[in-house]
Amino acid sequence: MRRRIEALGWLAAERKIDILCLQETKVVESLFPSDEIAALGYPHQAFAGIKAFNGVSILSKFPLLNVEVRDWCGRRDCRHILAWAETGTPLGKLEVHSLYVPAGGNLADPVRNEKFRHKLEFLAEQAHWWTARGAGSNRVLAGDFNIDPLIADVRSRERLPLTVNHTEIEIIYLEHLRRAGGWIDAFRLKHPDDEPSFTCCSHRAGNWDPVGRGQRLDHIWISKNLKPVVKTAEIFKEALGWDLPSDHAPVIVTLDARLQT
DNA sequence: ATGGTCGCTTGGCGA
Repeated sequence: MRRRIEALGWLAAERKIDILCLQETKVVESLFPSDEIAALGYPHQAFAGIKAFNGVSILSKFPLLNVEVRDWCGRRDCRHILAWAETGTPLGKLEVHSLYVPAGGNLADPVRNEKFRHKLEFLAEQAHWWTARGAGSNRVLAGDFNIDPLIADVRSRERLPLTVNHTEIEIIYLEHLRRAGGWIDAFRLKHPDDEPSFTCCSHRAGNWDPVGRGQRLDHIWISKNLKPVVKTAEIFKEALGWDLPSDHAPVIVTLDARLQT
C-alpha cells in the first residue's frame, strides 16, 4: 500500500470516503505509513501486517474502538481485522471487518494444492465463527474474497469452470459463510444479478481492459438491518486508470440513515 | 492459452 498512497489521496478527495477497508497492504505494523494517511483525513487507523505479504487495514474519519486482529487456520497471517466505527450519525456504531481471503493458488484441487485447501479451510472456519457469533446488526464485511459468486462476476464463466475463484466448491463455501453471518451483498442489492461487474484485473494480462474484462473478487456485505439505508453501491473503475493503479478497483457503498423507516 | 507484470525485497515469491 506504500506504493498507493497518492492514489489513496485521490480517492479520498474525489469520493470523500468515510471508512476505507484495505487488503494486501504488504507492510509490517512498524512501517505502516500512519502519518501520511492521517494527513489525508484518516486519523483513525487499524492495521495488521507481516513483511511483504497479506496485511489488512481499516482507515476511518470516525473513531475506531475495540480493534481486533483475528487468526485463521492457525496462522498469524493478518487476513482479518475488525473494529467498531463510532459514526456520530443516527446510524451509531458500525462493526467493520476488513477481510482478505486466501487466493488459493492455480490448481483447484484441495488434495494436491495446499493453497486451495487453505482457502476452503479459511472459508469454513469463518462460517463456523459467524454461526457461533449469532445474528447481529450494523455489521459491514468488506474485502478481497477472491471468489466470483455469480456468472456475471467473471467474464466467460463457462470457459473457466475449473479455474480457481470460479469453481462450484468455492462458491458453495462462500455461500455458507454468507448465510452464517446473515449477510447481504450490498453491490448486488443495487445491481441486477446478470449485470457483468468486475473489480479486478491481473497486472499480468498486459493491456487489460478494466471495463470489459476481469472478475468481481471484492465485496462489501452488510447485515440485514442496514439493507434499507444502502443508498448507492458502485465499482469505482476510474481508479484503475490512475497512475500506478492497484489491480483492484475500489467498491464503494454509501449508507444514508435518513432512508431508515 | 500455463505466458504475462507488479510489489516487496534483492532472490524469488505470491498475486
